[in-house]
Amino acid sequence: MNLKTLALELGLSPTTVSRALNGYPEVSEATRRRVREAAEAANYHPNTQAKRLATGRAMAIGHIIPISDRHEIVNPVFADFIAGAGEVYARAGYDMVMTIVPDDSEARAYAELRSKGNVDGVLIHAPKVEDHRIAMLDTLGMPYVLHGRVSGSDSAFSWVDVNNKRAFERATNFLLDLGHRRIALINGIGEMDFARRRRRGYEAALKARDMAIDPALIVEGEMTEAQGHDAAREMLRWPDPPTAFLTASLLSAMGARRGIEEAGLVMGRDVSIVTHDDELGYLKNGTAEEPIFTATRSSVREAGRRCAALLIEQIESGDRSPRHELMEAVLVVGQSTGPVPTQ
Amino acid sequence: MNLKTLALELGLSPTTVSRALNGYPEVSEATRRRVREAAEAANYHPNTQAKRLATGRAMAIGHIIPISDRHEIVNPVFADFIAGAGEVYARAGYDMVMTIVPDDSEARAYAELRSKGNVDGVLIHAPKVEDHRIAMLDTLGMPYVLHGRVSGSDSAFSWVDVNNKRAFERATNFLLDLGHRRIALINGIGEMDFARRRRRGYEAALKARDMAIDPALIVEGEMTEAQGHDAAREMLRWPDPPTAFLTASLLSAMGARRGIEEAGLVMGRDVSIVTHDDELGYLKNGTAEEPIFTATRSSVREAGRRCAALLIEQIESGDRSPRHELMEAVLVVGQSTGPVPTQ
DNA sequence: ATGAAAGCGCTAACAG
DNA sequence: CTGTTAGCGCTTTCAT
Repeated sequence: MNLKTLALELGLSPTTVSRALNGYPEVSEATRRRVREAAEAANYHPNTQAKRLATGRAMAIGHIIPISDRHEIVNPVFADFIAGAGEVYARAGYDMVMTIVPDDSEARAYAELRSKGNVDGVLIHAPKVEDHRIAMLDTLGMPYVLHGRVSGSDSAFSWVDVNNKRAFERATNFLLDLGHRRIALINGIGEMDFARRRRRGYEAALKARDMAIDPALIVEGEMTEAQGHDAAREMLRWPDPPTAFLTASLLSAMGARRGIEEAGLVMGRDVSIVTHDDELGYLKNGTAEEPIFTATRSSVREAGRRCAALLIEQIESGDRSPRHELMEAVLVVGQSTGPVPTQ
Repeated sequence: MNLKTLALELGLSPTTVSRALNGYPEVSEATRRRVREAAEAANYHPNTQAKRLATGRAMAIGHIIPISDRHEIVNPVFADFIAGAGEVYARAGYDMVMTIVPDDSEARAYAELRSKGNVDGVLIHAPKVEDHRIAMLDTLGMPYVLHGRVSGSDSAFSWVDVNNKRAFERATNFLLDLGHRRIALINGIGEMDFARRRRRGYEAALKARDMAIDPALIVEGEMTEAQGHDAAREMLRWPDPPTAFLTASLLSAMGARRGIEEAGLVMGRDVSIVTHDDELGYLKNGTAEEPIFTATRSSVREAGRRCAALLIEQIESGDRSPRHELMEAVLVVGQSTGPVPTQ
């Protein structure tokens, strides 16, 4: 069933049918209803490709996932973000087009995306401290929104981000208030912008109390269980071991927990852990015997929604003035086991 | 830059240029080279929408992600699977179109996909024991491939799956060989087909040794840390507690581990854990003091590749005869801490 | 080996 | 308010 035959059946011109279906005002309500009903009955849906060609709009948003080794897509955050964005796309009639590209041909991927014209804009994941994608997209003139920020860029772009710095500053202060003086930071990969900001938060809290920053207490790398384990194992052998671990991921925290046990120490008596949790889980804060979450999966999903909404607005309005949304991480203390608190 | 202007620049007709670029045999090699070079120089890429409209092929594969509550997309497996499939799509020139739909309007989503014609086929994730999507797709006549199987369907479809039954049978036998007689199974959601098969494997191993199956030792639900914890906590209070836990996910295993410790028991002395690990991590098998993995992320990615390849072949050849690929899970014993063994 | 012309299904000026 | 006429950029008969 296509426009032409539907129009024929109705004894109308394709134009009128198109106008009726697309809500143009110059169609009589009677006709519109008649057309709508016929379309419904015939289960008519306009052919996407034809529509796209005619309007010049792809009605699709691109997500380019560089797949160098394995990080990024691995991230549980990714799935939730996608879910949030996808919700918005579906409502607005956009397709979500995901492209997996080997790290090194990323530039080509973006260029092709534009010249092949199959997306109207792109959403950028996991920006680095210095991120060349920004310059590329500026050159291509393609609308984009970042999930996260780029510290090292002065390009004016739109972004949605969690206040990572503040979250880690608060978590660090929490531990300092409990009396901890040697606090280890088990962080994500250093060149990732979010990791940089988290570190800045940790450092800011220490500086505010005139405490020295010991680089040895800071570990940066992929946030795996093994990372947390190895770091804890190692540090707890030192003559002046940390009394607390602040970790950037639940997996790392679980690893640290294992490392602590292997060292024959007791969580909550000898050592504490506080974690930033993007995942679903539970971890005891050794001091309070209660879990702490600093961000939840539901807020990541919300970030996805906001990014998508921002991008769509930018595309549809043509207004490219940069807009920002900074979300505060939720800091929860005193939840007992159970589902993650939703905000 | 489009076909017309490129042709004009070359002093050729659009037809010839199109033929040259698309590898039609009736073009002289000299012309073809000239055209190729000009296209390269001009950074010409045919407009996707136009091509699609003209050929009637969307050059896109759909992935529909139902987002009822939260499971499925949560799954770390999902990301790796997508990565694998995406690789293949990219090479074959297909787009990956992901649609997030609320659980209840899934049927409509599929129907629209077809009538809007923006995908040539779909890939089905996380099938249930009885899955109505199969019937829907058969009705629509759209090519599809399943990642997983559907026990309750006699529809003849193509699938790629891991041998979940065998994996769990082997893991159970491993524990039985170590002398365990009360083995708890912490499984995924019962209506998921993969969970059903895992359970069957566990049961088969017990039956083969004429052992009774105690339903109380089987827990099915979302594979979270809390699930493992709560199950272990509960069971270890019984007069005849399990001496081993077989879990379907690393998170559940970590939870069980916590439950064991809270009960004042010692991993590897009092209780053992073996886990099926789709994720990245490390877990001690309490008996051997070594980790065990029954599947790895790299094999999930491989499954993604195979699914995609199968679907593309089906689409391009028009041959819809069902094809199957059953992958054996890797069972690894004796790895020390470190990266996940890749196959 | 190359080109002219028609058409994929839709939208959008431009009439009336 | 409705219809006619051109395209959107490409592929694909059908000629030559």
